[in-house]
Amino acid sequence: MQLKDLDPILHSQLRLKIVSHLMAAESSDFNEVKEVTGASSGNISVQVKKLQKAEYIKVEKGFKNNYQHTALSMTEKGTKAFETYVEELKKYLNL
Amino acid sequence: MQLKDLDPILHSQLRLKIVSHLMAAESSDFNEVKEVTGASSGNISVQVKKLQKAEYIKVEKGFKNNYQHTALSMTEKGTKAFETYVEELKKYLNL
DNA sequence: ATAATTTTGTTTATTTTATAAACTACTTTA
DNA sequence: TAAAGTAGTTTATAAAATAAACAAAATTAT
Repeated sequence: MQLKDLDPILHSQLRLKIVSHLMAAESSDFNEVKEVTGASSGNISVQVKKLQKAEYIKVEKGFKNNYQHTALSMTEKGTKAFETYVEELKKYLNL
Repeated sequence: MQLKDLDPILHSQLRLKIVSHLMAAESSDFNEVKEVTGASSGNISVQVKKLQKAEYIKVEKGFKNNYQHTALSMTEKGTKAFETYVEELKKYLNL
């Protein structure tokens, strides 16, 4: 039973936390992600950019209460990738 | 809902394949791992060593048909770590 | 008014990790 | 006995994660 490779975009500690949060929350922002992950801004910035480049999440920059504000949400592609990842992972975990 | 960090020993593409295989097979060897993972000997050697150092797997070196032979199996600690990993991961995946 | 602090990030440098290439040692086969 | 195969290990390279340093605007304190 040859196990397939897991999607490397998703199989990362921090990116999985981010995506897991966005899947549950439907939509969120940079700060909320910072809170729920406990990661540094720098690390989040880098990982968000990777998720965006892969077109797994949508990044909308704007303003909120005079401060810059970055809204984050899953794309269709990201949602599907996550679901595929979950299905593949189940085989690893015997679920 | 703050997600806990996943066990970094297990949250690795190749090591997870190895452990997943050993969990299912009860016991195995270097070659079988090479076949089911499709990874290079070098990579497997390194990752097996990490799993051994963490005391997640038992590595028994001996001989079989005149050739050196490395038997691999889960330890109690490794089995528990895997089960904990699965439980934690379920929270990420909403399972 | 302006200096210090806070918010919300990005860029860059460092550390860690994964991977494969090169090597070792022994066995079998031609 | 030379070439090829088995079963790995060691080491060098490539990729990834992380944090430190930086930036730019907003707010608060003096």
